[in-house]
Amino acid sequence: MFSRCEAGSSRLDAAGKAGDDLRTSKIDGGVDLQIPGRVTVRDLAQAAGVSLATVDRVLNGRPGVRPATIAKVEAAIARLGFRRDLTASMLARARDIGLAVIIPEGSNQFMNRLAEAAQAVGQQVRGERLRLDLLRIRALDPGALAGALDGLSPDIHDCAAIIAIDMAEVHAAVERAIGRGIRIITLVSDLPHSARHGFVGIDNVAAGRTAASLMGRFCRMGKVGLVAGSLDLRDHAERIAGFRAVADAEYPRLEIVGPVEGQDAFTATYEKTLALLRTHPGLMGVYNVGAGNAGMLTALAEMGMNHTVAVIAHELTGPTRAGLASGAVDAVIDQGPEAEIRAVCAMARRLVLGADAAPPERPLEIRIFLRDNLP
Amino acid sequence: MFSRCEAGSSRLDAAGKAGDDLRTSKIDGGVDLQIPGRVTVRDLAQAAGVSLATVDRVLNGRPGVRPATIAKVEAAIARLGFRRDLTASMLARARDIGLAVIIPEGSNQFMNRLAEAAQAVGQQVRGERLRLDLLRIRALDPGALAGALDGLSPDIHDCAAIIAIDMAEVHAAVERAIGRGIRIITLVSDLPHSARHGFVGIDNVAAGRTAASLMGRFCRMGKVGLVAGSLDLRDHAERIAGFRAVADAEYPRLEIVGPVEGQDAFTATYEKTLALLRTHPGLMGVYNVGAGNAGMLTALAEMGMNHTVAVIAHELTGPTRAGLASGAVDAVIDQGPEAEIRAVCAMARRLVLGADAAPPERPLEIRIFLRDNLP
DNA sequence: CTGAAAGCGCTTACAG
DNA sequence: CTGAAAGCGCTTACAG
Repeated sequence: MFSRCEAGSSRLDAAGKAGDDLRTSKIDGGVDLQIPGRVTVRDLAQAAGVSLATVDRVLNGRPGVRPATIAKVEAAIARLGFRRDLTASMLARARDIGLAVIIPEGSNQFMNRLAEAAQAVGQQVRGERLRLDLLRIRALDPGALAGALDGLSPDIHDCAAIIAIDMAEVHAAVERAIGRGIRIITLVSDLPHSARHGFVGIDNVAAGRTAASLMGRFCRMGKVGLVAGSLDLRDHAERIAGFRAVADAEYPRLEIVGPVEGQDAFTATYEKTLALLRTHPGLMGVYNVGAGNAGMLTALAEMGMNHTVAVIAHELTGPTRAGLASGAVDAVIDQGPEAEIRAVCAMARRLVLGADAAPPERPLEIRIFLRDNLP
Repeated sequence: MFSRCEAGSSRLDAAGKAGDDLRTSKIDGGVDLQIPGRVTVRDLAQAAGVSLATVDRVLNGRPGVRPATIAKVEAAIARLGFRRDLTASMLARARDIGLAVIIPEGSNQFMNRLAEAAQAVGQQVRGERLRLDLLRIRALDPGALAGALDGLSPDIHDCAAIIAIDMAEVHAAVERAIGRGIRIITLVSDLPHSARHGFVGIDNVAAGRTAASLMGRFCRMGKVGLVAGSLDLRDHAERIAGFRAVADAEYPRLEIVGPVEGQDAFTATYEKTLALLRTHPGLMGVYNVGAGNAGMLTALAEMGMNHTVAVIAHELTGPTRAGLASGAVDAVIDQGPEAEIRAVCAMARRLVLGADAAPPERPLEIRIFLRDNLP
């Protein structure tokens, strides 16, 4: 009637252990069940003819083991198909892993949402020996970011996640932190030409392309206005590039105007959007790649255009949610702050515990929300 | 320069332990750091004046403890703000948790994708003391599903996930399995009036509403054809209901024709779609709530309509991915099979280990994919 | 450079 | 109905 397949790993079957060392476990009902014996550090120590402590040193790449000994242990690992049990590893560790997440403070709704996500995820991972310390710094201030990094000690924080600002001061502070032994993860905004250990964020070019595909279907022809926070922000610039690429290639009847820059602030975004709308009457759509959505929406409302213009914005926040509900916003592209923080935690664990500690990062999903699929 | 906030739980601070029992841990650098002491079963046993074994019995709701003793332990739990460390719990357990995931076999691409996700997630959770056994059964056959359930023993499987078919035979088998002590989770398709322990899947009415919001923007007026697998399938019927609700209320210039039913099979879907297209020349859009996307797309191509008609389909599979790439499909609504299997695993853990074992399920996200945001 | 022993926070037979 | 002891698979001082 049905076929049965084991979904678990069958690596063990290919290894030496499986053939002759199946442990038979007697289950309550009297059924005898063959369970492939888990390969443990003990097996490893025995096979390599060393002590548990030495196995542990090799496993964690700690210094002070003779190369020949390392080789013996590594051979045993390969032969037995050993995979470290990370729950046991975490349990045995004396110290929790310390992760500092540094997020700008202020009125940027997305940053506040990211900070909330960090609080929430921080609670959940506490039980998994990961301590997440949230640090808020002054926004758009490379000095504040550099200062925060310089204030970190490797004794307290194994790892730090930062929303990078691509400036020399920040680069230098990152190098200093790495020099002190702190692992650095860039979050949301990357620092490509640095020694940072990893990046967690979406593909912003793809996000811009996605926005163009939606906009091209929403309004087949006419002018579309672009609004940004600042073109100096890598993610904003990339979104605009992606949008232009698709619009130019596939929707030639769309005419792009702008971008205007509103510094992700209410008043500036409001004023720039208003100017854009006045300069280009009959605008069919607006795409805001930045964070100043409240300002943009206020300008649209003031011009009586908030239900006739197709609006695409980024990040699910108070204003964009309200906009979706009222119909003032047609679609929101979201990077899922909670998923991002989780990915940061996983990466931190991987970096501190070693390569096999967490599943490899997959690129973060670009999420599209309409009024009807809001979470 | 920056303010610092602990992101971790502060429940302990409100409990008795925090005030007078902060363990001071000396960190390498010579810094003294105050860490709130973790409350363990040992603390509980001492506070309640019982043994570890008794604490464990109360924690896991095992029988054979005097009510007065239970009360003492529970008082201590509340007073100390105890939270069980589940990694330690899993480590100490003799048996892995056994979870059977029962998925129909055959040509339904989504089911195959779900099965692949089960294999993949199964590998990852093996290290977390969760054994996922994948069972494939004949599709659309309530007898096969009932038979598979009846073949399950609580000694081997603590939990089973099924894609429910809403028929008496299945209901009865679910009740029998629950009677034997097996926890039942419905997956993708629910069995609302049963004693199943939980459901993992998306809100299909919301999915249909989402499709209508997209379709209404993609083609503002004209006829839109509906294609389904079977209206007897709860998820298909719900998607259609959601679609109609939004289309009727907000896009009155859209005229809905169909649905036709293609049994989620290639040939039937192909033929029914072809008939639909011939009966209604000049169709502006097609929404397929079911799985027969290859058949639907073939029919569209044959009529030379595959790039002029707006197409919305469900689930990222071979045909829908190819359709997005070629432009034959405009949008795909996806329920994220891997996220679903993960949610099933989390729920299984919760059901077996007790209420605090996994974060509470949040409704699964309805994901929208265009060509440009494919993962 | 290497090892024996204790311990992380739970659960499990086994004994009473 | 209750408890003392051993153990899950790792890591960590401490000793050599």
